[in-house]
Amino acid sequence: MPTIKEVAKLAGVGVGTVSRVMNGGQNVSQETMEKVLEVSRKLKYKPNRTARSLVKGHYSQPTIGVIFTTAIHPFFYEILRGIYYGLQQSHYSMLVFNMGDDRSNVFNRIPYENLAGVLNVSTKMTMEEKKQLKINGVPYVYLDYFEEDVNSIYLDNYLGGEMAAEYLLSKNLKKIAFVGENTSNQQFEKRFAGFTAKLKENNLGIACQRLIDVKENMPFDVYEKESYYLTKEILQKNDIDGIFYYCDEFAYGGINALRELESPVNIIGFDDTVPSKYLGLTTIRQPAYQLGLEGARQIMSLIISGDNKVLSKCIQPELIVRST
Amino acid sequence: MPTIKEVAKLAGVGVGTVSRVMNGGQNVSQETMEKVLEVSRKLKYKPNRTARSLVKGHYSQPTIGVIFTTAIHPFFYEILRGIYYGLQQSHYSMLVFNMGDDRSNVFNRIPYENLAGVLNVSTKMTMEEKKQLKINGVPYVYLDYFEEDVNSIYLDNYLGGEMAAEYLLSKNLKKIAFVGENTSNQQFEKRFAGFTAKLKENNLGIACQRLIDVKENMPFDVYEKESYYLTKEILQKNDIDGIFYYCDEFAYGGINALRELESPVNIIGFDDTVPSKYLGLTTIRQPAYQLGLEGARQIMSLIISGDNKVLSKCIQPELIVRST
DNA sequence: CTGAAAGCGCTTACAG
DNA sequence: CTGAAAGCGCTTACAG
Repeated sequence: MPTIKEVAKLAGVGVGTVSRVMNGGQNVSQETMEKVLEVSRKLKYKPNRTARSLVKGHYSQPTIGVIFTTAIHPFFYEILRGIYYGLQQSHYSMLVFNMGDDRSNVFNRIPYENLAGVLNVSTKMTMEEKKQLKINGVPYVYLDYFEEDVNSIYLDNYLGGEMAAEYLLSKNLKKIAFVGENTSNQQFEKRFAGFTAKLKENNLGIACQRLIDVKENMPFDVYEKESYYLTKEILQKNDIDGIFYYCDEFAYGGINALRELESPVNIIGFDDTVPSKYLGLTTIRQPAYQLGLEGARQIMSLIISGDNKVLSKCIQPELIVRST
Repeated sequence: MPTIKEVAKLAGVGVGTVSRVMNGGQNVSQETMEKVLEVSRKLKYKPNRTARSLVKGHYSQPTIGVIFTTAIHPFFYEILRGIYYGLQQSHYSMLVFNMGDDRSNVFNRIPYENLAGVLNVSTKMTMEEKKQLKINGVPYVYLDYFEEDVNSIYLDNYLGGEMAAEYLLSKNLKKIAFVGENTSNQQFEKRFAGFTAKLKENNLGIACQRLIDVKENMPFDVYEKESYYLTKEILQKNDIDGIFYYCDEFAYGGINALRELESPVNIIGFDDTVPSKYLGLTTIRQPAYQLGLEGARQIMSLIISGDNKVLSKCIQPELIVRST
């Protein structure tokens, strides 16, 4: 990166003159202006904004960094909406880190981004990452993930799993299938654990289990079709009377299969994503919007207080009974 | 804002020592450390990150600023998704400006935010705003808005309106109602103009027109109910055989009313928001995701080229015929 | 119209 | 372990 000095030297002028040119050219002769412009183009000179900010006393406004995982569930956009609204009252903007590159890259950038706080969604941070933030005095909170000693706003996934099982059980179903995804993460494990535990309480197990192969960076709706085929297969090869889908998108495919086969099987999803109400899907509602909202509030209060007090908040899922 | 100097003076040490303390406390005696920490707490001292960045040579990574209007249509999140994916390949993050405060505030911040480019969604910028960006060498593109001489990625709303009319006309309908919103903006006007023009071509006018009062900062789904009541009223008081809804959310309310009244009226929406396919709503599809994607690509190429070439792109709407 | 110089608020060898 | 000094890349009175 060329600096103002190099441009000045090459153009045969002082740095002050270059500066004037770069700032609109007031009090600079036409001739000088052109000379400087030419050199700066040749060198591809761009004024260093950090330096400019420093001298101008223009510090960037506080910004909240938001870190997502790469697998982009529609649910994330609900969270984002919540964060956006939560931040609306205040003067914070949000910087959404792009996890296209690997995560370590993102974390290395954080200290340089002038962040007032960080919202980490759906995953945990490593010790290293947390330390990095701590050193820089940047508070952080987890969204949709729980960890002891970290400010976490999270859903009670275990309870959610139990509730799904209870619903199916309340329908007096005995042969229950499960359609999940093949990634192992906290949310999945807890949800699954709650579900199986409740089944076991009633001396039942999972009659049939299928996992959908979820890849990173894929639009999420592609899995709907996969679930459709999977469900057809389950229905045709197994004697089943209920299905629990790990998330609503999977259930949508399931509904299609059910309708096509005119199957009376009862199903329940998880999340209550927007289309669910239109489809009449019974599901366990995860208030994603609220999660984002709470997260925004929490991080703002941490920033203001300068505190590190851990005030985690567990959000309760809710059974939404519709027609499935 | 206290500076390192003030802390040093009050603590009776050199600035270098304060700096060491603020950076983890290596090579500082326990005693000095505590003294400095106390003073810095008392003064609420926070190291100036801009200065730190300057000396460290750590400049914040290029970031794309995204500016939305305050009225938050679900459609915006689709655009956001597109932008996010578009930026994924690169190293750009996105800074979503929060329009909670007034717009001028946002624009005043832009120069200080170290932005590589700006994506302005659904509205135009003032001369002043454009000038501000130009002075700072920040390229910008409009998304979902067209203006001569500005890089615009936009939908052909006029054509969309025509297509909606054509569809209704193709069903041989003659008494067509329109449900819109009471805001006047480019998108609305063009869509409406295209619609009425096509109607007029067939010697028809709008038989009945209602506008929903859309307020800023309201979750958009509240209008679904409003449209439901509106539609019922239209159906009961007028002799109507077709309705064009300005956007799908309005049409959702319409579908409910239609079903309740067992009305055979044909309707068409606009946007093709996610739930529409599940509801079987016939609509004019607006590829919001693609809009965002193109926008991301365009701004990146402008940044790289350093060009100001105007390469606007008009995106075609698409008629999606479903069961309504 | 122009250049030399001071200064923005930090960090980091360097010498002690 | 500590302080004084140089320097990061700019901008802006100031004197000419």
